[in-house]
Amino acid sequence: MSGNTPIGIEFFQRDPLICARELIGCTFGLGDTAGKIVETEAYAAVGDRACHTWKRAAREFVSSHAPGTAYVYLNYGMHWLFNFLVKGAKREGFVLIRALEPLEGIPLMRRRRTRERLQELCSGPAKLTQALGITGDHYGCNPLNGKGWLLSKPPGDHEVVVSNRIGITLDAEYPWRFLSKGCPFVSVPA
DNA sequence: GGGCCGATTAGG
DNA sequence: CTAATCGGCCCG
Repeated sequence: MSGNTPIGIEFFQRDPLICARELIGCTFGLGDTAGKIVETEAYAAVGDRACHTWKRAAREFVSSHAPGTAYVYLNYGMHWLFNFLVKGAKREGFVLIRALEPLEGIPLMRRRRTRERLQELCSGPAKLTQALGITGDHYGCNPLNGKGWLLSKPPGDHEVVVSNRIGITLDAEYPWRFLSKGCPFVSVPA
């Protein structure tokens, strides 16, 4: 596709909230599957009790990896969740990818998800990792130059809606969730 | 070592 | 509303 702006490391050397907002509308994929990012959340390494940096491993991840690196972790013992590492500006942290609009490899997504309806393929942080085939094997990978990964910014702008983050108890009042306005593929409507 | 909890999801 | 399911942290 032409007209797409390639995303480089500089993209992730900004504030996590800026990155989270700017990722809305970007194309994200692995292997033969891809989708448009329609929902994200920002997490701050410092001053955000919902961020994983209360763990030693997460703090070491932040300090030892490059901006844009994939931080993938197992949640509730069974679901993989995908984040981009954001660092280089005053505030560091992660952007959680929470939902995609399916674009490529939809038959494969349906098989992996054992669901038919488009809205059930990638409308949640653990659903989309299952649909794309993302697992703990991708912990520490870099989608900016890693084999099989796709991340680019198509031309045009999106109306973005802001709301509180989902599924957390600490610092739940931070308005750090970003959604594509009116999109039917998000996890929870704004 | 034991207990508890989580950035979730699917099914009753 | 709840089970599923497991790694990390805290306590002792």
